[in-house]
Amino acid sequence: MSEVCLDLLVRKLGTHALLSPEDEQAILELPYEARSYNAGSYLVREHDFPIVCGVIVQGYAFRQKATAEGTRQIVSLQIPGDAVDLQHLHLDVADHNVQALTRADVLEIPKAAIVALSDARPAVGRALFINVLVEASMYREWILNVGRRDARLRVAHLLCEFAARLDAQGLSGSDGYELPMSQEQMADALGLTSVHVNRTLRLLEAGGLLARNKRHIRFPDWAGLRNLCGFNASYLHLERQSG
Amino acid sequence: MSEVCLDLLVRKLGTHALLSPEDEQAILELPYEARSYNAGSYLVREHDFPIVCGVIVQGYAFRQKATAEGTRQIVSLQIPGDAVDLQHLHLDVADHNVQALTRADVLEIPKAAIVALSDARPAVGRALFINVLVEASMYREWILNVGRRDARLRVAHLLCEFAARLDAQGLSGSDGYELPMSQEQMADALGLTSVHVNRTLRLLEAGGLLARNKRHIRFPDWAGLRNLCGFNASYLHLERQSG
DNA sequence: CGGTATTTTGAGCAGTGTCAAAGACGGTGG
DNA sequence: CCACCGTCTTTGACACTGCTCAAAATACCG
Repeated sequence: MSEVCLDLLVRKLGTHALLSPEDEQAILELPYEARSYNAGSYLVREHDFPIVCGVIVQGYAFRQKATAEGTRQIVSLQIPGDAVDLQHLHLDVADHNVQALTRADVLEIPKAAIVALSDARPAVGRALFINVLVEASMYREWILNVGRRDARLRVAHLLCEFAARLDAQGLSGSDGYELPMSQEQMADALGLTSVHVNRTLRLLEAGGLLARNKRHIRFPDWAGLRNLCGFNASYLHLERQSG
Repeated sequence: MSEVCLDLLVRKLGTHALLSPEDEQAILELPYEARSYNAGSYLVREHDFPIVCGVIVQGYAFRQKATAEGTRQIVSLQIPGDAVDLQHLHLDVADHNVQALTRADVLEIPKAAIVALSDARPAVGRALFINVLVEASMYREWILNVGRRDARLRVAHLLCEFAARLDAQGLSGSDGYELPMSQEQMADALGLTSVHVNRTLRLLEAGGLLARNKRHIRFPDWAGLRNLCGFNASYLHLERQSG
């Protein structure tokens, strides 16, 4: 694959911040090591001391933490181009787990190299900062989703967000997308049970807002779905930031 | 008040990252404007274009967003020393609201001055970055709380977190603390209704895990409460980060 | 083809929400 | 100092969303 390089990272960072050709070149020259993870395996474990920061080039992952009783909550989804461990760039010990959702290819860059680069090139540091800020914004929306929407709107919102993000990364076919997770994992992301997720999906389907074939999702009435859950992509900050 | 200066910010940033005396001095010399907000008034509004970043020196605030239907969700609490708008430092448009919980005194620093300083002094930039990372970690825990704990554990966890944060800022009396919010606001923070928050508080009280007098909270059995909800402060990253 | 994971369905239950109203409390003006 | 008013807390009765447990149907994989 000619694409297995840091190009994806450059493109991702470039969508939020303006990078000079030199900045881009410097990013491309970062040292890294390519690794593959099987579905379910851990990229980061809580209490670990991460020393690298991975960038997903293929496949999907998710962040997750659990209560003392053992119930799990997925707190975010990572798609190709996402930086897995910017969240721990300057933190010594990991506060949550990251697991592969599907088989995933990851380029792992030493944290130290990233820090050095962002000290040397403020524009790069700024791009990384923005990346973290956007993720924080997505957490806020996730809290709103889990805290204040009922099951139907909650499921709808997750599907809309995923669609918008895939779209922004140029990963969505014209015809919906392949949802890379089981209903049980959706339940963990939504603070529901898998049984209820199933019922809710069929409800949306019955309402003509959703069509499924295995895990392939289509939106026969995108406007309707979007409208139902009040999805508004502005919290994703998809445009390039000025300042 | 002799304390109305950026000293608090220095102290806060200094708890996470090592700052040189020169770094500290540079922070203290940042330009700012002091403002007071009444309880309920907005420090930041969604869709605004913030150009300053406030630091709370007295009082409390919260971040909040609402669904299309108008139900509100509080996504974080801000205590003295917290930077209100680091979350938008490099973002053009605000994605959520910040409101004063009580009357609050805020020092507002121009974003541009902060950016310039963090470009000039990487250690300061790093401290700000850490600040944002820690807030992201708190969001993740908040999602877990709202998504996967029942009402009793959820309330308990909020009280524990608040206690731990006040304590870390040296703001907790030896004898519990004054909770600066109504039960309705707690409900908005927890994804519950105020009626149920009330019942849950009395349940905790009846169980001897909590004592209340107006809004003053005491913990007759701190270990029990902490243990009940599995509170573990490590996600607050209270220690100074090494690298 | 058998074995495992996932999806689907049903029935009954529990935890929270809704609605409504009655206390407390704190502040205000007379 | 007291009556009044708005906000907040507390309580009750009842409805309903989403959970539990269990099993069947289906898909996936070696």
